[in-house]
Amino acid sequence: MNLKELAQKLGLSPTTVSRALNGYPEVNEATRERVVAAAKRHNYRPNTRAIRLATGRAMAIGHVIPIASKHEIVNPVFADFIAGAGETYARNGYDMILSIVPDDDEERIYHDLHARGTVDGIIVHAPRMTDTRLQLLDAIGFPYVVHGRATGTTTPYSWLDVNNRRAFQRATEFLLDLGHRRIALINGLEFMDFAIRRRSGYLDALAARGIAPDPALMSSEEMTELRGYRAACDMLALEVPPTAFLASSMISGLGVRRAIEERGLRLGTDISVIIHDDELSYLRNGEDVPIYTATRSSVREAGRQAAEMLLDIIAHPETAPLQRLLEAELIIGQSTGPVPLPHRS
Amino acid sequence: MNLKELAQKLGLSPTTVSRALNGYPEVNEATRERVVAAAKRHNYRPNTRAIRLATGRAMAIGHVIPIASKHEIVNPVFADFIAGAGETYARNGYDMILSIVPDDDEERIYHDLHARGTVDGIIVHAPRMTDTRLQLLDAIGFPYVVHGRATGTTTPYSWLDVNNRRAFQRATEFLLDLGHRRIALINGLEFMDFAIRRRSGYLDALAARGIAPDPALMSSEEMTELRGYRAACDMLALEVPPTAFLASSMISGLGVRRAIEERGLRLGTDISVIIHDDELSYLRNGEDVPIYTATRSSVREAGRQAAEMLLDIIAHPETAPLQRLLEAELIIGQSTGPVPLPHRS
DNA sequence: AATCAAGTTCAAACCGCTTTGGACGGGTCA
DNA sequence: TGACCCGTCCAAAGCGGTTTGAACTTGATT
Repeated sequence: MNLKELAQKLGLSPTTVSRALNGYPEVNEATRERVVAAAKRHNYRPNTRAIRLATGRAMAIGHVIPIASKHEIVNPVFADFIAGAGETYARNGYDMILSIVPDDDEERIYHDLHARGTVDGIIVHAPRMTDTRLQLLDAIGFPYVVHGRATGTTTPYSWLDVNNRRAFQRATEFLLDLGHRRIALINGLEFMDFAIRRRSGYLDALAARGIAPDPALMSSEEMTELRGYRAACDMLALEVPPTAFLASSMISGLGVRRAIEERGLRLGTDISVIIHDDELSYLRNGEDVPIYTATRSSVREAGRQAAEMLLDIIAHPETAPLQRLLEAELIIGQSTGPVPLPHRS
Repeated sequence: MNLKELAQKLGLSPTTVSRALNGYPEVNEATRERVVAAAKRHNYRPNTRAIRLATGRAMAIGHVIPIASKHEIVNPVFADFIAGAGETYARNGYDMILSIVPDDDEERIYHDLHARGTVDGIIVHAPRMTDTRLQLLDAIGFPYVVHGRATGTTTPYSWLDVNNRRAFQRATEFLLDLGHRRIALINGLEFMDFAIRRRSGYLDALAARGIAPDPALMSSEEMTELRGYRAACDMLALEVPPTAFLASSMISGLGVRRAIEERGLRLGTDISVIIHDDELSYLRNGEDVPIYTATRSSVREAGRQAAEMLLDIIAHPETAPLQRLLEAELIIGQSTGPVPLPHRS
């Protein structure tokens, strides 16, 4: 059942039927009701492909996921971000298109998506330092929003990010307030923007108390359980081991906990741990009470909001660039406590 | 730059240019080269929307993700499956469309995607027992492939699945061969098809050795670290605790390990653990040597193959239904060993 | 009675491609 | 020489909607 057939059945022109269904004012209210009723009765659904060609809009947003060079993995945060963004798109009648591309192909894909009119805009994932993608997108005039920020990019651009620096600064301060002085940082790979910012928050907090950072207490690795475990093991074996850990993710936090418990130490009393909690749906930090003390920020909510920003930019291009900084919440769980007595100064 | 403009620049008709670019035979080879060169020079890319309308094909596949009623979560397997499927689509010029929908809306979405011609086919995720979605898709004649199977569905349909029953049967046999008799099953929620099959593999293996299953050693929960931990804690506190665990996922396996180590027991010597390993890119089972003994099957590869099957069905509808059963590999890691002496019979 | 405006409706152009059904010219064959 | 075929190219008709510009009523205004 297409528009022409429906119009014929109603004895109306396609023009009028189209307008009736799309809520244009120049159609008699009685006629509109007839049309709407008939459309429902016949299960009429306008063909997306025709609408898209006619209106010149794709009504779709692209998410480009560069795939697995050595270091960049399909990361666990991704699924939840997508879920959040998808909710926004669904509410607004947009489709979400995912492109999985080898990362040396990435720029060609942007050109393609734009020139072929497959999508109206793009969400940029996992920005790196001075990310060249942004210039490209600006050059071809393609609306976009970055999830995260690209340190080193000088021109203004649209982004949504968690205040990673502030989050880790507060977490570090919290540990310092508990009397900890040897605080370890189990960070993500430090060519990723968020990892850079987290480190700087950590360093700033230490500096503010006049504590010199110890390179032996700072690791930068992929955020896996095993890497977290190993890094923590190494540090716990130091002559003066840390009394607290700051872990960049739930997963590496699990590894840190294992290293701690394996040595017969108790989490939250002998050793404190703070993680960053993205509130992933399948990696909850406890159920009612949080297990880990954590800097918490829902990546799903980030997805929702980033998508809203992008739709906003597409509807009102003159408002770009838009920027939004989400604050992480510091939630107190059972994994932190005052520094144990022998370490008190 | 569109087809008409390009044709004008070349002094040819749109027809010829279109044919030249699409490799039709009725065009002079010299002309074709001229056209191809000009297209490249002017960065011509045919408009997707127009192609789709003209050909009547969407060149897109839909993945419908029902969102978060109480139990069904955005599961960790999903991201990797999508990544695999996306590779296949990219190779074949298809787009991947993700729909995040409240699960009571799911059927309406199928109708919509079909009637509006947004996608050419669908991958069905997370099948449940006698899943009503399949009948619906059959009724409207929408090509689809199910990731997993729907126990209780009698009519044939297209699916790709891991042999979950066989995998857990083999894993159980492996433990039995090591002398274990009290083997616990930490399963996923048993309204999911894969969980049902895993349990039946486990039960079959026990039955074959004349061992009566103990309900106290069987849990069915969401596959989170915490649930795994708690279930294992409960079981380890039994009067006659298990000497081995079978965990349905890497994540619940982490919880099981924690419960074990917390009691001062050693993984692989005091207590054996086998997990199911989907080879998620961010949850590797060790790096060179596997940590856990595991039934292993790459969910990413499953995604690749399921997508291929669907494209196949779309191209040759008469071949449907297609079915493919992937065998999981049993890999031996460091988490299993012979039953400890005091338990030997 | 003529003019005008508002309210409805429609015919036709258009979006940018594919595809059908010729048209045209040159070579082959009877 | 005329008929026919092949290779090459093109005009035009689609695909299924939206949107522009105009037409036709009807009632109010002058």
